[in-house]
Amino acid sequence: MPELPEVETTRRGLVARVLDARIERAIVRNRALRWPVSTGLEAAIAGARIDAIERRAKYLLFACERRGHLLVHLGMSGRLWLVANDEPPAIHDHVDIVLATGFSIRLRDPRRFGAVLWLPAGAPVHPLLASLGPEPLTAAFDAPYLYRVLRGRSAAIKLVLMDSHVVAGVGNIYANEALFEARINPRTSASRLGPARCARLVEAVRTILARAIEAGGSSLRDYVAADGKLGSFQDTFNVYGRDGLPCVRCGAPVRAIWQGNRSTWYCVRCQRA
DNA sequence: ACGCCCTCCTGTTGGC
DNA sequence: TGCCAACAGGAGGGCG
Repeated sequence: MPELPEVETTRRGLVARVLDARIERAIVRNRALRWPVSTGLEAAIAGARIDAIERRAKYLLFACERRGHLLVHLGMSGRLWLVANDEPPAIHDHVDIVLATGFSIRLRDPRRFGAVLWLPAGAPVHPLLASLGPEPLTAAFDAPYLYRVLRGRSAAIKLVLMDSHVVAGVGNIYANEALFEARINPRTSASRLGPARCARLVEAVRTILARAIEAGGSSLRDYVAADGKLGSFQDTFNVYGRDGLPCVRCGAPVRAIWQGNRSTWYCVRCQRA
């Protein structure tokens, strides 16, 4: 699924094309996503102007005038892009936001782990958003913060880094790549990272995410940007998916292990501890 | 509160 | 070629 860089790339592509556009109507072909798409969604957004498109963690938030926000999460297999209004839907094209510009924002999500929720203005902050950790590319995510949080966590650093309550938006690809960048073993207990390694990890997460956004994200299977273009960060993976290949830094083999039902890759020499 | 495991769903890939 | 198991970018929920 799209992680932070893919969602951010999607956001930027949409901002360039649909900001200030008027929503004519919504078409929901399948309401059975991660949570049911509310039956009131169509009426809630019909006729509204898209005033802003924001991102929090891996959530996209479309500001619909004073009415509220349309929240979209892409799950594991979601993509959100623009099609002409008369483009016929394919299987798994569950939602269209039909715009007055002649284009529609289309959501395709074969696995249906994604979400489309309506957040009315004035409602309390949605629980999904309320408990998120800081954005990794803001000043709130710094070494003292990370050190403070990790002290109380005995689980493996890779798993903690992927916990959105610790830091928002870091998924499997970028957790692997950031730990390589910071030369930290993914199995190391988070509580064993001192201030210096926390500082390195903060910088690594920022660097990797910024580079990935520059590259338009990573396209492995499903992901495309709002304009249909593929990302290219997958071409510069240092460890992700590189089981048995030589480390680009030292030549030692990259090893694959399992952590929490997810794949992890790391260099057996560069990331010894 | 935390750690660990399971779950939702479909498509693709690789081994036999 | 076909069948089947394993695996895939997420993350909430239940349990101990």
